[in-house]
Amino acid sequence: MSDATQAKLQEYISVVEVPKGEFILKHQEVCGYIFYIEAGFARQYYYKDGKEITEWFAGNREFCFSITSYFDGTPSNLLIEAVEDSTVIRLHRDGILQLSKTNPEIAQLAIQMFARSLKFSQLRTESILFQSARDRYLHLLDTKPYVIQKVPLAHIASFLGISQETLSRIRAKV
Amino acid sequence: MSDATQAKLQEYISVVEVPKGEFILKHQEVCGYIFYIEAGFARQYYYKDGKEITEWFAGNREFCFSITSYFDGTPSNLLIEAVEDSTVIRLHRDGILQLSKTNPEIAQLAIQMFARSLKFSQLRTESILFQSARDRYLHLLDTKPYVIQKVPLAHIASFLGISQETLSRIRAKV
DNA sequence: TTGATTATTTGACAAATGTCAAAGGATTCT
DNA sequence: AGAATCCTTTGACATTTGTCAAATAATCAA
Repeated sequence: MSDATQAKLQEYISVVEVPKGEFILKHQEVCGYIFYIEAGFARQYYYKDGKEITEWFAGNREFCFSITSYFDGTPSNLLIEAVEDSTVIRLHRDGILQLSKTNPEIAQLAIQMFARSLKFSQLRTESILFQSARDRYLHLLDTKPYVIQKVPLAHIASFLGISQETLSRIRAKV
Repeated sequence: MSDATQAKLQEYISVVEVPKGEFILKHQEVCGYIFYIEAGFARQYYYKDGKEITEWFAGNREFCFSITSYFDGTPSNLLIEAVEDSTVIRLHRDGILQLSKTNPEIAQLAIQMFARSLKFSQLRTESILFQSARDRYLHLLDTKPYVIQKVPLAHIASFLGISQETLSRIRAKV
Protein backbone atom coordinates (compact mmCIF):
# COMPACT_ATOMS: atom_id res chain seq x y z
CA MET A 1 0.00 0.00 0.00
CA SER A 2 1.32 3.42 -0.88
CA ASP A 3 2.36 5.93 1.81
CA ALA A 4 -0.29 8.34 0.57
CA THR A 5 -3.02 5.76 1.07
CA GLN A 6 -1.69 4.83 4.49
CA ALA A 7 -1.68 8.46 5.52
CA LYS A 8 -5.28 8.85 4.46
CA LEU A 9 -6.29 5.76 6.38
CA GLN A 10 -4.73 7.19 9.55
CA GLU A 11 -7.39 9.85 9.63
CA TYR A 12 -10.08 7.27 10.13
CA ILE A 13 -8.53 5.33 12.95
CA SER A 14 -9.59 5.44 16.57
CA VAL A 15 -8.91 3.22 19.56
CA VAL A 16 -11.33 2.14 22.28
CA GLU A 17 -11.13 0.00 25.36
CA VAL A 18 -14.05 -2.38 25.72
CA PRO A 19 -14.55 -4.10 29.08
CA LYS A 20 -15.52 -7.74 29.35
CA GLY A 21 -19.19 -8.33 28.64
CA GLU A 22 -19.72 -5.07 26.75
CA PHE A 23 -20.54 -4.87 23.07
CA ILE A 24 -18.15 -3.88 20.36
CA LEU A 25 -21.05 -4.00 17.93
CA LYS A 26 -24.60 -3.90 19.23
CA HIS A 27 -27.64 -5.65 17.87
CA GLN A 28 -29.40 -3.75 15.08
CA GLU A 29 -26.74 -1.06 14.99
CA VAL A 30 -25.24 -0.22 11.60
CA CYS A 31 -21.70 -1.49 11.64
CA GLY A 32 -19.91 1.85 11.50
CA TYR A 33 -16.39 0.47 11.75
CA ILE A 34 -14.04 -2.28 10.85
CA PHE A 35 -12.71 -3.55 14.16
CA TYR A 36 -9.26 -4.85 14.84
CA ILE A 37 -8.77 -6.63 18.14
CA GLU A 38 -5.40 -5.34 19.29
CA ALA A 39 -5.68 -7.18 22.61
CA GLY A 40 -8.38 -9.27 24.21
CA PHE A 41 -10.99 -11.55 22.77
CA ALA A 42 -14.40 -11.15 21.20
CA ARG A 43 -17.30 -13.34 20.17
CA GLN A 44 -19.47 -12.75 17.11
CA TYR A 45 -22.98 -14.15 17.25
CA TYR A 46 -26.53 -13.68 16.09
CA TYR A 47 -29.98 -14.68 17.23
CA LYS A 48 -31.92 -17.46 15.59
CA ASP A 49 -35.31 -18.38 17.05
CA GLY A 50 -34.33 -16.64 20.23
CA LYS A 51 -31.10 -18.60 20.64
CA GLU A 52 -27.60 -17.27 20.37
CA ILE A 53 -25.68 -18.75 17.47
CA THR A 54 -21.98 -18.11 17.63
CA GLU A 55 -20.52 -17.35 14.25
CA TRP A 56 -16.89 -16.92 15.14
CA PHE A 57 -14.38 -15.48 17.54
CA ALA A 58 -11.78 -12.80 17.08
CA GLY A 59 -8.68 -12.84 19.17
CA ASN A 60 -5.34 -11.11 19.23
CA ARG A 61 -4.67 -9.04 16.17
CA GLU A 62 -7.62 -10.24 14.16
CA PHE A 63 -10.26 -8.29 12.30
CA CYS A 64 -13.95 -8.53 12.90
CA PHE A 65 -17.03 -6.70 11.71
CA SER A 66 -20.40 -7.36 10.18
CA ILE A 67 -19.46 -7.39 6.55
CA THR A 68 -23.03 -7.15 5.28
CA SER A 69 -24.08 -4.40 7.66
CA TYR A 70 -20.89 -2.53 6.88
CA PHE A 71 -21.22 -2.66 3.12
CA ASP A 72 -24.99 -2.37 2.84
CA GLY A 73 -25.48 0.09 5.67
CA THR A 74 -28.22 -2.11 7.13
CA PRO A 75 -28.73 -2.82 10.85
CA SER A 76 -26.48 -5.60 11.98
CA ASN A 77 -27.84 -9.01 12.87
CA LEU A 78 -24.42 -9.85 14.15
CA LEU A 79 -23.43 -8.84 17.66
CA ILE A 80 -19.84 -8.57 18.72
CA GLU A 81 -19.22 -8.94 22.42
CA ALA A 82 -15.97 -8.62 24.34
CA VAL A 83 -15.30 -11.91 26.07
CA GLU A 84 -12.37 -10.29 27.87
CA ASP A 85 -11.36 -6.69 28.40
CA SER A 86 -10.24 -5.68 24.94
CA THR A 87 -8.37 -2.99 23.11
CA VAL A 88 -10.04 -2.34 19.79
CA ILE A 89 -8.74 -0.31 16.89
CA ARG A 90 -11.55 0.98 14.72
CA LEU A 91 -11.50 2.03 11.07
CA HIS A 92 -14.32 4.41 10.39
CA ARG A 93 -16.84 3.19 7.83
CA ASP A 94 -17.88 6.38 6.07
CA GLY A 95 -14.32 7.46 5.54
CA ILE A 96 -13.20 4.12 4.19
CA LEU A 97 -16.17 3.72 1.88
CA GLN A 98 -15.59 7.21 0.56
CA LEU A 99 -11.93 6.49 -0.04
CA SER A 100 -12.64 3.23 -1.78
CA LYS A 101 -14.73 4.98 -4.40
CA THR A 102 -11.76 6.80 -5.75
CA ASN A 103 -8.80 4.87 -4.43
CA PRO A 104 -8.35 1.45 -6.05
CA GLU A 105 -5.89 0.40 -3.34
CA ILE A 106 -8.60 0.68 -0.72
CA ALA A 107 -11.05 -1.08 -2.99
CA GLN A 108 -8.56 -3.94 -3.28
CA LEU A 109 -8.51 -4.15 0.50
CA ALA A 110 -12.26 -4.53 0.50
CA ILE A 111 -11.95 -7.29 -2.07
CA GLN A 112 -9.41 -9.06 0.13
CA MET A 113 -11.77 -8.88 3.08
CA PHE A 114 -14.61 -10.34 1.10
CA ALA A 115 -12.40 -13.02 -0.34
CA ARG A 116 -11.30 -14.03 3.13
CA SER A 117 -14.82 -14.05 4.51
CA LEU A 118 -16.04 -16.06 1.58
CA LYS A 119 -13.32 -18.64 1.99
CA PHE A 120 -14.13 -18.89 5.68
CA SER A 121 -17.82 -19.28 5.00
CA GLN A 122 -17.22 -21.97 2.40
CA LEU A 123 -14.94 -23.88 4.72
CA ARG A 124 -17.58 -23.72 7.41
CA THR A 125 -20.21 -25.03 5.01
CA GLU A 126 -17.96 -27.90 4.03
CA SER A 127 -17.09 -28.77 7.58
CA ILE A 128 -20.77 -29.00 8.44
CA LEU A 129 -21.55 -31.00 5.31
CA PHE A 130 -18.75 -33.51 5.49
CA GLN A 131 -17.41 -33.73 9.01
CA SER A 132 -19.00 -35.32 12.05
CA ALA A 133 -19.59 -33.23 15.16
CA ARG A 134 -16.63 -34.98 16.72
CA ASP A 135 -14.28 -34.15 13.85
CA ARG A 136 -15.37 -30.54 13.85
CA TYR A 137 -14.64 -30.28 17.53
CA LEU A 138 -11.24 -31.94 17.18
CA HIS A 139 -10.40 -29.63 14.33
CA LEU A 140 -11.23 -26.59 16.42
CA LEU A 141 -9.25 -27.99 19.32
CA ASP A 142 -6.36 -28.50 16.95
CA THR A 143 -6.39 -25.13 15.25
CA LYS A 144 -7.73 -22.78 17.92
CA PRO A 145 -7.28 -24.43 21.31
CA TYR A 146 -7.47 -21.12 23.17
CA VAL A 147 -11.03 -20.58 21.96
CA ILE A 148 -12.10 -23.60 23.95
CA GLN A 149 -10.52 -22.26 27.09
CA LYS A 150 -12.02 -18.82 26.83
CA VAL A 151 -15.71 -19.37 26.18
CA PRO A 152 -18.42 -21.58 27.67
CA LEU A 153 -19.27 -24.85 26.03
CA ALA A 154 -22.67 -23.68 24.81
CA HIS A 155 -21.04 -21.05 22.62
CA ILE A 156 -18.68 -23.55 21.10
CA ALA A 157 -21.56 -25.95 20.52
CA SER A 158 -23.60 -23.36 18.66
CA PHE A 159 -20.58 -22.49 16.55
CA LEU A 160 -20.09 -26.15 15.70
CA GLY A 161 -23.78 -26.49 14.95
CA ILE A 162 -24.53 -29.10 17.60
CA SER A 163 -26.34 -29.23 20.93
CA GLN A 164 -24.37 -28.61 24.06
CA GLU A 165 -25.22 -32.07 25.34
CA THR A 166 -23.64 -33.63 22.28
CA LEU A 167 -20.54 -31.51 22.71
CA SER A 168 -20.30 -32.47 26.35
CA ARG A 169 -20.44 -36.14 25.40
CA ILE A 170 -17.83 -35.71 22.69
CA ARG A 171 -15.57 -34.02 25.18
CA ALA A 172 -16.02 -36.81 27.70
CA LYS A 173 -14.67 -39.33 25.20
CA VAL A 174 -11.63 -37.50 23.82
CA MET B 1 -21.59 2.63 -14.64
CA SER B 2 -20.04 5.28 -16.85
CA ASP B 3 -20.04 4.98 -20.63
CA ALA B 4 -16.27 5.02 -20.63
CA THR B 5 -16.12 2.02 -18.33
CA GLN B 6 -18.72 0.18 -20.34
CA ALA B 7 -16.79 0.78 -23.50
CA LYS B 8 -13.65 -0.62 -21.92
CA LEU B 9 -15.51 -3.69 -20.74
CA GLN B 10 -16.71 -4.39 -24.28
CA GLU B 11 -13.16 -5.17 -25.32
CA TYR B 12 -13.06 -8.12 -22.99
CA ILE B 13 -16.29 -9.76 -23.98
CA SER B 14 -16.62 -12.88 -26.08
CA VAL B 15 -19.45 -15.30 -26.73
CA VAL B 16 -19.27 -19.08 -26.97
CA GLU B 17 -21.76 -21.85 -27.57
CA VAL B 18 -21.31 -24.78 -25.24
CA PRO B 19 -23.11 -28.02 -26.11
CA LYS B 20 -24.80 -30.12 -23.46
CA GLY B 21 -22.37 -32.17 -21.41
CA GLU B 22 -19.33 -30.05 -22.25
CA PHE B 23 -17.46 -27.96 -19.74
CA ILE B 24 -17.66 -24.22 -19.39
CA LEU B 25 -14.90 -24.44 -16.82
CA LYS B 26 -12.74 -27.53 -16.61
CA HIS B 27 -11.25 -29.15 -13.55
CA GLN B 28 -7.92 -27.63 -12.47
CA GLU B 29 -8.07 -24.96 -15.13
CA VAL B 30 -7.53 -21.37 -13.97
CA CYS B 31 -10.86 -19.61 -14.23
CA GLY B 32 -9.99 -17.20 -17.02
CA TYR B 33 -13.41 -15.64 -17.35
CA ILE B 34 -16.51 -14.53 -15.60
CA PHE B 35 -19.32 -16.42 -17.32
CA TYR B 36 -22.79 -15.18 -17.96
CA ILE B 37 -25.32 -17.78 -19.05
CA GLU B 38 -27.24 -15.98 -21.76
CA ALA B 39 -29.28 -19.08 -22.56
CA GLY B 40 -29.18 -22.65 -21.33
CA PHE B 41 -28.33 -24.14 -17.99
CA ALA B 42 -25.16 -25.06 -16.14
CA ARG B 43 -24.17 -26.97 -13.05
CA GLN B 44 -21.29 -26.03 -10.78
CA TYR B 45 -19.71 -28.83 -8.79
CA TYR B 46 -16.52 -30.10 -7.22
CA TYR B 47 -15.09 -33.42 -6.16
CA LYS B 48 -14.96 -34.52 -2.56
CA ASP B 49 -13.59 -37.99 -1.81
CA GLY B 50 -14.19 -38.94 -5.42
CA LYS B 51 -17.82 -37.90 -5.36
CA GLU B 52 -19.40 -35.02 -7.20
CA ILE B 53 -20.77 -32.35 -4.90
CA THR B 54 -23.04 -29.90 -6.62
CA GLU B 55 -22.51 -26.38 -5.40
CA TRP B 56 -25.10 -24.56 -7.42
CA PHE B 57 -26.73 -24.11 -10.79
CA ALA B 58 -26.74 -21.17 -13.16
CA GLY B 59 -29.64 -20.65 -15.47
CA ASN B 60 -30.92 -17.99 -17.78
CA ARG B 61 -29.09 -14.71 -17.39
CA GLU B 62 -27.14 -15.61 -14.33
CA PHE B 63 -23.44 -15.31 -13.62
CA CYS B 64 -21.18 -18.14 -12.67
CA PHE B 65 -17.47 -18.60 -12.19
CA SER B 66 -15.00 -19.91 -9.66
CA ILE B 67 -14.53 -16.84 -7.57
CA THR B 68 -11.45 -18.13 -5.78
CA SER B 69 -9.73 -19.43 -8.89
CA TYR B 70 -10.56 -16.21 -10.67
CA PHE B 71 -9.20 -13.89 -8.02
CA ASP B 72 -6.26 -15.97 -6.84
CA GLY B 73 -5.27 -17.33 -10.24
CA THR B 74 -5.17 -20.83 -8.78
CA PRO B 75 -6.45 -23.98 -10.57
CA SER B 76 -10.16 -24.34 -10.12
CA ASN B 77 -11.63 -27.04 -7.92
CA LEU B 78 -14.99 -26.05 -9.26
CA LEU B 79 -16.18 -27.50 -12.56
CA ILE B 80 -18.89 -25.87 -14.57
CA GLU B 81 -20.73 -28.16 -16.94
CA ALA B 82 -23.45 -27.30 -19.43
CA VAL B 83 -26.57 -29.25 -18.51
CA GLU B 84 -28.18 -28.06 -21.74
CA ASP B 85 -26.79 -26.48 -24.89
CA SER B 86 -25.84 -23.03 -23.66
CA THR B 87 -24.88 -19.63 -24.93
CA VAL B 88 -22.24 -18.17 -22.68
CA ILE B 89 -20.94 -14.63 -22.59
CA ARG B 90 -17.46 -14.43 -21.19
CA LEU B 91 -15.67 -11.54 -19.52
CA HIS B 92 -11.95 -12.00 -19.82
CA ARG B 93 -10.12 -12.25 -16.50
CA ASP B 94 -6.81 -10.56 -17.25
CA GLY B 95 -8.49 -7.56 -18.79
CA ILE B 96 -10.95 -7.14 -15.96
CA LEU B 97 -8.36 -7.55 -13.23
CA GLN B 98 -6.15 -5.03 -14.97
CA LEU B 99 -8.99 -2.56 -15.27
CA SER B 100 -10.00 -2.98 -11.65
CA LYS B 101 -6.60 -1.88 -10.47
CA THR B 102 -7.11 1.59 -11.81
CA ASN B 103 -10.85 1.85 -12.25
CA PRO B 104 -12.82 1.99 -9.00
CA GLU B 105 -16.08 1.31 -10.84
CA ILE B 106 -14.82 -2.09 -11.86
CA ALA B 107 -13.48 -2.72 -8.40
CA GLN B 108 -16.94 -1.96 -7.03
CA LEU B 109 -18.31 -4.61 -9.37
CA ALA B 110 -15.90 -7.12 -7.92
CA ILE B 111 -17.04 -6.13 -4.45
CA GLN B 112 -20.65 -6.69 -5.45
CA MET B 113 -19.82 -10.15 -6.74
CA PHE B 114 -18.10 -11.09 -3.54
CA ALA B 115 -20.90 -9.65 -1.48
CA ARG B 116 -23.42 -11.72 -3.38
CA SER B 117 -21.38 -14.90 -3.15
CA LEU B 118 -20.85 -14.36 0.53
CA LYS B 119 -24.53 -13.88 1.18
CA PHE B 120 -25.29 -17.00 -0.80
CA SER B 121 -22.70 -19.00 1.08
CA GLN B 122 -23.99 -17.81 4.44
CA LEU B 123 -27.55 -18.65 3.53
CA ARG B 124 -26.43 -22.10 2.52
CA THR B 125 -24.62 -22.58 5.80
CA GLU B 126 -27.72 -21.53 7.71
CA SER B 127 -30.02 -23.74 5.72
CA ILE B 128 -27.81 -26.71 6.51
CA LEU B 129 -27.53 -25.78 10.16
CA PHE B 130 -31.16 -25.04 10.88
CA GLN B 131 -33.36 -26.72 8.32
CA SER B 132 -34.19 -30.39 7.94
CA ALA B 133 -33.48 -32.15 4.67
CA ARG B 134 -37.18 -31.98 3.90
CA ASP B 135 -37.40 -28.23 4.45
CA ARG B 136 -34.35 -27.61 2.33
CA TYR B 137 -35.88 -29.58 -0.51
CA LEU B 138 -39.21 -27.78 -0.21
CA HIS B 139 -37.44 -24.47 -0.21
CA LEU B 140 -35.60 -25.34 -3.40
CA LEU B 141 -38.82 -26.59 -4.94
CA ASP B 142 -40.43 -23.33 -3.97
CA THR B 143 -37.75 -20.95 -5.18
CA LYS B 144 -36.15 -22.80 -8.11
CA PRO B 145 -38.60 -25.43 -9.33
CA TYR B 146 -36.97 -25.64 -12.76
CA VAL B 147 -33.73 -26.85 -11.20
CA ILE B 148 -35.51 -29.97 -10.08
CA GLN B 149 -36.78 -30.66 -13.54
CA LYS B 150 -33.48 -30.19 -15.28
CA VAL B 151 -31.00 -32.26 -13.32
CA PRO B 152 -30.96 -35.78 -11.89
CA LEU B 153 -31.89 -36.39 -8.31
CA ALA B 154 -28.38 -37.27 -7.23
CA HIS B 155 -27.15 -33.79 -8.13
CA ILE B 156 -29.92 -32.16 -6.17
CA ALA B 157 -29.21 -34.43 -3.23
CA SER B 158 -25.54 -33.51 -3.16
CA PHE B 159 -26.44 -29.84 -3.32
CA LEU B 160 -28.83 -30.25 -0.41
CA GLY B 161 -26.20 -32.19 1.49
CA ILE B 162 -28.16 -35.42 1.78
CA SER B 163 -28.03 -38.90 0.28
CA GLN B 164 -30.07 -39.60 -2.81
CA GLU B 165 -32.06 -42.25 -0.98
CA THR B 166 -33.17 -39.71 1.58
CA LEU B 167 -34.15 -37.29 -1.15
CA SER B 168 -36.09 -39.97 -2.94
CA ARG B 169 -38.01 -40.72 0.26
CA ILE B 170 -38.71 -37.05 0.90
CA ARG B 171 -40.04 -36.75 -2.61
CA ALA B 172 -42.31 -39.76 -2.18
CA LYS B 173 -44.03 -38.11 0.75
CA VAL B 174 -44.55 -34.60 -0.58
C1' DT C 1 -36.69 -52.61 -30.87
C1' DT C 2 -33.62 -54.48 -27.78
C1' DG C 3 -30.07 -54.55 -24.77
C1' DA C 4 -27.08 -51.69 -21.96
C1' DT C 5 -26.64 -48.15 -19.07
C1' DT C 6 -28.19 -44.87 -15.91
C1' DA C 7 -31.48 -43.11 -12.59
C1' DT C 8 -34.81 -43.87 -8.99
C1' DT C 9 -37.23 -46.24 -5.48
C1' DT C 10 -37.75 -49.31 -1.62
C1' DG C 11 -36.53 -52.17 2.47
C1' DA C 12 -33.93 -53.29 6.53
C1' DC C 13 -30.99 -51.79 9.65
C1' DA C 14 -27.28 -48.87 11.96
C1' DA C 15 -25.28 -44.60 13.43
C1' DA C 16 -25.33 -39.87 14.76
C1' DT C 17 -27.47 -36.43 16.98
C1' DG C 18 -31.36 -34.05 19.27
C1' DT C 19 -34.62 -33.39 23.16
C1' DC C 20 -36.19 -33.40 27.72
C1' DA C 21 -35.28 -33.84 32.42
C1' DA C 22 -32.53 -33.96 36.31
C1' DA C 23 -28.38 -33.88 38.92
C1' DG C 24 -23.83 -32.05 39.96
C1' DG C 25 -20.21 -28.43 39.75
C1' DA C 26 -18.44 -24.01 39.51
C1' DT C 27 -18.66 -19.15 40.01
C1' DT C 28 -20.20 -14.85 41.67
C1' DC C 29 -22.35 -11.63 44.66
C1' DT C 30 -23.61 -10.03 49.06
C1' DA D 1 -20.07 -18.63 54.14
C1' DG D 2 -24.38 -19.08 51.86
C1' DA D 3 -27.52 -18.26 48.26
C1' DA D 4 -28.27 -17.61 43.70
C1' DT D 5 -27.01 -18.19 39.25
C1' DC D 6 -24.82 -20.17 35.57
C1' DC D 7 -22.37 -24.04 33.43
C1' DT D 8 -21.67 -28.91 32.53
C1' DT D 9 -22.66 -33.65 32.66
C1' DT D 10 -25.51 -37.73 32.44
C1' DG D 11 -29.50 -40.78 31.40
C1' DA D 12 -33.35 -42.35 28.63
C1' DC D 13 -35.40 -42.16 24.58
C1' DA D 14 -36.96 -40.30 19.91
C1' DT D 15 -35.85 -38.71 15.41
C1' DT D 16 -33.32 -37.95 11.44
C1' DT D 17 -30.44 -39.46 8.19
C1' DG D 18 -27.01 -42.66 6.26
C1' DT D 19 -25.57 -47.20 4.31
C1' DC D 20 -25.95 -51.32 1.82
C1' DA D 21 -28.41 -54.14 -1.18
C1' DA D 22 -31.75 -55.12 -4.40
C1' DA D 23 -35.60 -54.20 -7.41
C1' DT D 24 -37.81 -51.11 -10.82
C1' DA D 25 -38.04 -47.57 -14.10
C1' DA D 26 -36.31 -44.58 -17.54
C1' DT D 27 -33.12 -43.32 -21.11
C1' DC D 28 -29.85 -44.00 -24.73
C1' DA D 29 -27.41 -46.07 -28.40
C1' DA D 30 -26.68 -49.73 -31.79
